[in-house]
Amino acid sequence: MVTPEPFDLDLTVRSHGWYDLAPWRWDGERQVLARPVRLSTGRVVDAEVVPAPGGLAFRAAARGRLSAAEAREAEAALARSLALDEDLAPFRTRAAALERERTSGRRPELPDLRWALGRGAGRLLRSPTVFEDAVKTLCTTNCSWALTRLMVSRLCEKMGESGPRGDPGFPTPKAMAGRPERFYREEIRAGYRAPYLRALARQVAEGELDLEALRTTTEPPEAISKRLRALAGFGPYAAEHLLRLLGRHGHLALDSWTRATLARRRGKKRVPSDRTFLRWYAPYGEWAGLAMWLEATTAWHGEGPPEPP
DNA sequence: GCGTCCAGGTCTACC
DNA sequence: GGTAGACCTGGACGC
Repeated sequence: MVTPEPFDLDLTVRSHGWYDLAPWRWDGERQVLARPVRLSTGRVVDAEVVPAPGGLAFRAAARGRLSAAEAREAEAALARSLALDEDLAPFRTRAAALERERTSGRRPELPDLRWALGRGAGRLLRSPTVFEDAVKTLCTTNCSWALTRLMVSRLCEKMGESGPRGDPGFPTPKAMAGRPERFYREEIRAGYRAPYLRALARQVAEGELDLEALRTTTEPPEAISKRLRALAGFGPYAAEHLLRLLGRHGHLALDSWTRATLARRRGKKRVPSDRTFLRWYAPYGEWAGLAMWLEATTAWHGEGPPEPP
């Protein structure tokens, strides 16, 4: 698998929390990213990538013989998940220019992204399907990360089909649409999110909603955001977070964690207003959300000064 | 062991 | 358009 230059698997995998959610598996020591992937034929394969000379090595295992076309489909799913197709050159050009303004002292409010430019950060781990990203986004709202993990694990365990390893994959829209709201409350323990999850699955399963088309649409981000906000349970944060995973970085997708983390990083005693956050990253234009996210996650990658408690 | 708070928000009613 | 209050769960915390 050919990767863009520069590319760092660990940096992309740990770009946000998805690698920590089922059905992803990440072995940080061996640098192996793996998961079950459902193919268009309905077969579920176990696919994985590891760093290799010139890029990444891809491996897939299935019950029975895997055709070349099936292997290509699984490989494409992981390439898509690693955002290998995303062109970050415009972001890097702008970030380099702004970095010069920051270091010259003209714009001290800009984030220090030297590490990100040096290591090629900016690719965010996605799911093989936009549906999976949307469901997981709903599961991150108004709860702790521990609860998000629990809800997503239960979705996979109770409705996902397994690959040859036996680990359940992510459920299909059809599988999720077939369950009543009560199931999401009582079995998934999703609380008030239950009707949102079921409605989303039903709309996608019945063809009313084509989330996958959002990857390639030429619509402006505002139009996509408006469509996402029309979905039950998708407020400003959820819509902007999904836009981020679609490679649209003009919005900040501020949540309680990013607000608190950025305030701490910048030594603010109080969390600034959203207007202030918008001002800090406005020079990045259509890349404002990515610049913000990279600043917020600087410490995850062992960069920058140690964060105050 | 128990009660309270709140976390990677959203929706509705009301002004 | 702005805001208060309700909404599920489960982990952390204080007592």
